[in-house]
Amino acid sequence: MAVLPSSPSSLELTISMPGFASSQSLPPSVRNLDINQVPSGGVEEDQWITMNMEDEEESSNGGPPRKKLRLTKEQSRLLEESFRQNHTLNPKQKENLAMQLMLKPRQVEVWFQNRRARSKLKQTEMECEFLKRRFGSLTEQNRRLQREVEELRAMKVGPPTVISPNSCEPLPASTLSMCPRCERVTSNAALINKGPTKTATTTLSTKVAVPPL
DNA sequence: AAGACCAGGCTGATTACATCA
DNA sequence: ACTGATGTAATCAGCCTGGTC
Repeated sequence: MAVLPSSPSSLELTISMPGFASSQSLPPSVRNLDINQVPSGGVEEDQWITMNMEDEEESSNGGPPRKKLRLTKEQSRLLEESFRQNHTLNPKQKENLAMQLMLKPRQVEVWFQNRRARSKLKQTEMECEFLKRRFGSLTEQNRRLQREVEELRAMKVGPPTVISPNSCEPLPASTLSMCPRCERVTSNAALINKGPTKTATTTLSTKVAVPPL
């Protein structure tokens, strides 16, 4: 028996990526993706391409090829509603739902299995897309910051752009680097002397904003 | 305009294997 | 250790739809 999720009405997916502590860095639009949403596409008219018990028996005995079952709109609606309430069914629920839908319990079970699998797939695809875009924007930001660092290093002569908070002396641009956590320029000397937790930071004149996704 | 053909997507079903009581 | 129930993952296969010729 698999362990049921603590919140059966929602699936939580955690993605581990270098530079990302958790999927918490995902925006709500992706984190709270409504995986209960009915996947697009499908059949417009209610229809059964019938496959009754007899057909099933025949097909397994080398009879005519079986037709594929299509759920009616009403059956799909009920199944979706049930899925929204619970992503898994206990045997009693399965039995009741099957009876209500005039389906076999096995068919209800299969529907839920597929629904879970395809919801998860959809969610994974969306998160993958988000992470790709996020990676792209971070790469671009990194490029800009690298350029800025190069420019600062080139400005060895001239008015100081960064003042040491300790001595009020200008810091050579060549000693500067980016603090990856707070996105601020830090003095390498300060980093070495005090460590990352007590770093004296100085905000760059141009703060690079991460474009919204 | 109508019909044949094809590719791709959707979806019900099956199979293999894992996990747990 | 074995078993049965139930889960996931991968895959198959029928059907639908939209595009092209």
